[in-house]
Amino acid sequence: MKLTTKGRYAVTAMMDLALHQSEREHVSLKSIANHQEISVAYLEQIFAKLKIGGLVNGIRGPNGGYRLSRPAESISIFEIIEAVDEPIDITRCHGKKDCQDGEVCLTHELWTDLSNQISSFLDQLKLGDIVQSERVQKVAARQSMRCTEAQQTQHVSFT
Amino acid sequence: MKLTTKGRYAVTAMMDLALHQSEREHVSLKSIANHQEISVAYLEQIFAKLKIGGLVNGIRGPNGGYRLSRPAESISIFEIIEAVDEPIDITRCHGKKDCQDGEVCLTHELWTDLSNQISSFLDQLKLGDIVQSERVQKVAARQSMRCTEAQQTQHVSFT
DNA sequence: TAATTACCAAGTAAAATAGTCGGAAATAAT
DNA sequence: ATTATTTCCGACTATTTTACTTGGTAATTA
Repeated sequence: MKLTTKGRYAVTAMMDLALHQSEREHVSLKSIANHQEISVAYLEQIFAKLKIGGLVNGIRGPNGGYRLSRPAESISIFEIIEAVDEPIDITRCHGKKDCQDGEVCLTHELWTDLSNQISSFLDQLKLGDIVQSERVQKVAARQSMRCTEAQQTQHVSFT
Repeated sequence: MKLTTKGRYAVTAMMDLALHQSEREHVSLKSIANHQEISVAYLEQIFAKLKIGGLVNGIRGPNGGYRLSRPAESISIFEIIEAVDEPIDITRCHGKKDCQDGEVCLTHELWTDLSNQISSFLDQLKLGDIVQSERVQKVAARQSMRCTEAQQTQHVSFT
């Protein structure tokens, strides 16, 4: 698992879907592109992967678009990021049966522990949890949101 | 905050330091380079940033090297990654006082919530916690570790 | 004095990211 | 039927980042 802007776009696009699919039948990439300030063509690539990952369903034609294939409560952030960013071999001893140097494996072991913790944390975070957070619901109700000082705080950027 | 291999190198190098600084007075980049299968010159770049971040102290000359500037228990994974990967502006409305479209801010707000959660999770994870995990201590005691099937499980890759 | 180490700056090749372009297929509205 | 709209698909490209190199200087120890 790795984290890039592509992953961020994927997550925010999925948030968009979760927020709007109750209003409209389908949410078009065009509308998401407007919200996220990203090109439709690039979103297409991302949604192709989300579709392969079984997270969304697409419908063509006018008034077409996408829907979540499952309830937002059952879709984890981990799944979304996994779907768009192909994984890479981390430890260089992945194929070998054993490492020459015990020290190499020790730090690799430690890294594995850590990455598993991060993965399982992101897997417990569900799309539904975030979209339905109290603060956001209030804001959505207000209907005309402004960028607040919240944006200035620490971010997890994806590249 | 962003996550790349550089961040992974930084974290594993810091693990190395935490593990070995009790044995030797200082841990050289050369020894870390051997463990991590990475060039000394590249490690130098990483440690330059770790030093600026106040996480390590360097000592020159023969038998020189690095030590953690603080106890491993007080150093968070977040701090390490922050030190080596310069942050990027995420939301494109960062400078503006308000967004034109409320929808943009809504997803930005949601993203901020999520990224804050990830950041604080990684900030609670301390270097000491990982190095002192029971399983790893046992392994370290055995002294000649092998790459086990643990390496095959899900990883968080940093690019 | 010689060896060893951190420290520093600048440059570079390869890889990944982020994005574009040109179309084809499906569907709905006219 | 035709047209507009949308997903879908493959290939291509610019930019950025990564990972690494080179060539040195400064401090410290043996």
